[in-house]
Amino acid sequence: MGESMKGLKRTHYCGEVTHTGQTVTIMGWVNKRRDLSGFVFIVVRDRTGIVQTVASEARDAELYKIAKSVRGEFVVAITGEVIARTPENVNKNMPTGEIEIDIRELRILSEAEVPPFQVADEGVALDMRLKYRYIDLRRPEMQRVFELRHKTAQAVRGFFSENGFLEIETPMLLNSSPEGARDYLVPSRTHPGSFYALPQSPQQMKQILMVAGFDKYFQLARCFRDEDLRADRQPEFTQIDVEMSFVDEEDVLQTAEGLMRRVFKDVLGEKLPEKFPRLTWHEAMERFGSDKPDTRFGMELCDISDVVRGCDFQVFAGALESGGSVRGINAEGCAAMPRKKIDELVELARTHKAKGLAWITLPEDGSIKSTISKFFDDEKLREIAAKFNAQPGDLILLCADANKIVFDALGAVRVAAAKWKGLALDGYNFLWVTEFPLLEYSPEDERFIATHHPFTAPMEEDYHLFAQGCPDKIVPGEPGDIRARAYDLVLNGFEIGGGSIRIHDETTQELMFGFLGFTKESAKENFGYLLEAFRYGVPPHGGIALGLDRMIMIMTDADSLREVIAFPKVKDASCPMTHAPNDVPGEQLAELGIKRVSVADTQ
RNA sequence: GGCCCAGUAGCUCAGUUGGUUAGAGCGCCGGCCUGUCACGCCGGAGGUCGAGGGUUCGAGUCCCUUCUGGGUCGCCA
Repeated sequence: MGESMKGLKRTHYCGEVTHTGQTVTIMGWVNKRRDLSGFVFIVVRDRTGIVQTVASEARDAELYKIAKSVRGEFVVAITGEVIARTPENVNKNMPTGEIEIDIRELRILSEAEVPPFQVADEGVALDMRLKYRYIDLRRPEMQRVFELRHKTAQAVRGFFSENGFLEIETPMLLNSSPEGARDYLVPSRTHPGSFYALPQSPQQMKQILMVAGFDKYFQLARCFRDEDLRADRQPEFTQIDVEMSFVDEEDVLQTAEGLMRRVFKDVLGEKLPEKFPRLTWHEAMERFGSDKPDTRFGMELCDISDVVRGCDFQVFAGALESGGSVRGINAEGCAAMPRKKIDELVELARTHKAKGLAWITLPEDGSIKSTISKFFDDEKLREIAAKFNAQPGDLILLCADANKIVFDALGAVRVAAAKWKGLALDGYNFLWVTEFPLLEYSPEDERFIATHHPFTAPMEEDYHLFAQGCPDKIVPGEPGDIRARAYDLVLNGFEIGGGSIRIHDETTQELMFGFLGFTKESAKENFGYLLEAFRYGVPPHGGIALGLDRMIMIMTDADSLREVIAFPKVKDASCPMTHAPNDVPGEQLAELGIKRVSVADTQ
């Protein structure tokens, strides 16, 4: 058992001990013990940093003995004199390297077993780190991440408070709604057989807050989605949720830009531009094959359908005949890409449903080579290359298929090629993607689904199409012509936020529900409370939600969301530390009116 | 649900064509060392090679199944 800290009060954090000639008390974890004959050095760590302390046998044999018994990750309290190190003993790699603490009193507050890995270890496997997350989080890099995360939250709150927004909490226990991701369900004891749903986002709630007159709302909202994980997707995450009344797109976009400028200045000291560039969704797809393009580099898509029309190459001809296109990118300076890497890009294109990629290389010697030289003579190949402004040393990658597939495949290949080339992609590149399609046809569901959500307003310019019941014109798998008053905020190729101006009149909302396959009754059943609220005076409103975790991930240059969430889930949405989700006793289920059934029984 | 990758000491990894007793660094334990700071030196402990099955005279190595983790497509209004 550890000693009491009674009578001791921490006076300094380890990283703050810099001035000599004072008595200090520090408390923290033993980062390292170095045992020399006659001296023991104990390096103590807390969340601010590390400081070296020393006990000498000559001065205090009893203390020396205690110091020798200390082990890594013991929790200690040390009182001592801050003394200057002799010049030859200064450690320049340590912020506190010019001093050390001459120990007068050392208490072991808590002993520690040998940890499964060292706090200083690099490259420990993720599941190991997550199982012992409390040790992993002791690492200085992790401490920095959460310091930065806290500062970001503070900047967010500061910005909104100063701009007249109110932070209002919305319920975690909501009703389940059919649109969107799978809900996490929470059984109700008082209504056996019924369930609450955890919010995927406080969407309806914040719109009702607008009806309630809180015309500027924000919240750091926890959200839940029961879908499969990715490096940039966790089942539980935090979004900066914003809604405003009496606004149009411009107001929301400017508010979000202001927020980003504030956060990046306060937290990183970065000055962001006064106005973020904007691309329409159509333009983003045409130029970058992505609705969240990384525009820090070129290699833009180029449509060569007209150049190859009427060719003998069946893959191209077939794609064009069935209404698709032939497009490509110029992977500048990638002519030397090894065959194996090109094969990887082809594989990548295949995962996006493309049948493959054709390519043209322009070696430095001025020649031209291609996988499709059987169908195109050199002159034609050079004509194609000219469309891409290709120079010797470039590699052109071509894809022919339905537009959606071509965009997806080339969008992914473009990013992978830039990565292979090792382009230095520094900085923070914000941009808006606007004018998203309002509706998409979902072949699986055999109906239209809202690209954004069912409350997103159509653009006024396209309202006539909307009112006509335009969805008939939408080709399955292709987005429709009706554009939405929706916008996404993109940072370095990541979608970090999205929002829209909402529908606030009944007729439009009814039409929308109609397109989505809701009857009057089912719409009322699922969204009745929102529709009812709208009957009592709804202001025009719109908003945005920004992914706080993704922002932090980019700000800290992390490659996974798990690096910026204190206790994240692993691939199957479980937690290696708590072992959630877990089985519960039968009595607990019985109380909730839930019966254990096997999946086989339900089929 | 599909596909790809990984799994060897507490941690990070090496392990050749299937061949003797499976190694290294770090960590851990013991000893030595009067200024270390990635301390150093000497010694030591520590292995179900993820698990199960198969092929073989012989399997860490090959095959099958399975588990765990990662990536990705589907999915994520």
